[in-house]
Amino acid sequence: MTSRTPRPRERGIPEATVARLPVYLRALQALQERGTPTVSSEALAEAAGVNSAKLRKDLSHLGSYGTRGVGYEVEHLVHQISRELGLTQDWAVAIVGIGNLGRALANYGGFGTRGFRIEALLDADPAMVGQRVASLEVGHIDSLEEVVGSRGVSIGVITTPAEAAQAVATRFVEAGVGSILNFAPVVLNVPDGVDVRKVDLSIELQILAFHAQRRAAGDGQVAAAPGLELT
Amino acid sequence: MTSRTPRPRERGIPEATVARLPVYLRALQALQERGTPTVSSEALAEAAGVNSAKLRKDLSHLGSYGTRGVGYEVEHLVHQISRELGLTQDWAVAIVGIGNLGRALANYGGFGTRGFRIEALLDADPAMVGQRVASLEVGHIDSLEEVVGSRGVSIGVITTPAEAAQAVATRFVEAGVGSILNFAPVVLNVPDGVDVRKVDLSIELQILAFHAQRRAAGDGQVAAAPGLELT
DNA sequence: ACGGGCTTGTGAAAGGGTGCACAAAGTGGG
DNA sequence: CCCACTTTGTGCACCCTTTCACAAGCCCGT
Repeated sequence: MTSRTPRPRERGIPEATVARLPVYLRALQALQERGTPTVSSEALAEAAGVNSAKLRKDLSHLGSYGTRGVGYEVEHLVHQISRELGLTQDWAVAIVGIGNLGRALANYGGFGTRGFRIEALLDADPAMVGQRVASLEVGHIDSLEEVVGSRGVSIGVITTPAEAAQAVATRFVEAGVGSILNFAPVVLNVPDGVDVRKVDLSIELQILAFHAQRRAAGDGQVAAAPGLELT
Repeated sequence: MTSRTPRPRERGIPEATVARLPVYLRALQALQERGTPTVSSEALAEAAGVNSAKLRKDLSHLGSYGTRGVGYEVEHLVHQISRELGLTQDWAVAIVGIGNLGRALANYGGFGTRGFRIEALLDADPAMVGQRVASLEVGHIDSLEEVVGSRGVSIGVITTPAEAAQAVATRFVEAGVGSILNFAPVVLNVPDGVDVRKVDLSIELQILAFHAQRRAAGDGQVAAAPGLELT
């Protein structure tokens, strides 16, 4: 590394840090509601379930918002993290696929306090179209492009069956949506620059199963764990 | 570091690899249904959305199941990964918190093909108890310990409101559940040895918002992206 | 039987993330 | 005003993960 690097990168926040900021934010908001004025890295780290050094390093990427000997001012930090995460503006969200999960998401009120506005619910099933879910009328998927354009949707949520997901993603992208949250169990193919995050229930369960098996195998005394058989 | 470490660990599969195995498994199962007999690392990597070298290294942790010059036998690999993930046995799952999300999960039939059996649905609301959801009768949360014990539940899913989650987690652990999948937006406190995975919708959205903001800021020409305002 | 052509398995290098430990910097009491 | 105490911000060493690049190994046509 050259010894001269005045600024590492314009606002280069590591991915791992970004992934933790929402956790810190939530903990801070809880403190805020309780009226706590300041918090130490130690206390906040505890609440967020991380190491305090890691927390300090994470926050240092946003700037020096702490006071040595005192800690961090809760209110100020909430504001800074919110700004950094882009929560000072509202993001319009469209959900495609109004099955059980889509409905659950639509009804999940406080999308992390605020910052997100569900603007549209779309489905391919004509029987679904026209129904009211979470005080929104379900539209037909054919109107996707129109809805994205007219309501300024910038985040798309996909809760369709696996088979439909790729097509929906492609349409989202073509319509100008740059951020996609995918609940369908498929790997989406999108052009560079489009941000896709995946939430996959069965993958999580399978990872749990792996560790559970590992535990059961290593354990002589199978505590309260059940029905384990050799293969 | 001492220079002597004969065996890294008995069957030490890296976490990052474990997290990808379910993705490979799904891709392989799709190939299997299409009747494909063998697949190259290149093709499988493409389907799984990863680099082929990474895929080969991942698979090499399970053993040498490929044939040079040919690829991997699909059927065989499906079996090996399933066994490694512990999917050759059935895991009993209990879901606590039968709101919108809990219902959605209960109705989400094929939990990654199979390997998981939803054995119980529990809720604290007396109005909920007794209802049938996904052909199971909702039980009262007071019966948690009894249900876990008698039905051999080893994986607990928490879809309660945030306030209730910690208490449920503690009861799960005390009842002998070693694996918890938490959908409630709180950091769970559990003893060592208990495995908790978190799925948090609003965190995912916030991460997307961060990148979306970043994109919008860096972009001179805001392609089809909408309503962006300076702060 | 042998050589050309693929594809795996893996050393080695590079990159990113984590956590320790401590200097720097602030507070408050005497 | 100074000193003891607290807490932040960060240099550094370690570890995990990713990626490249290539030798080793296997198949098939001749």
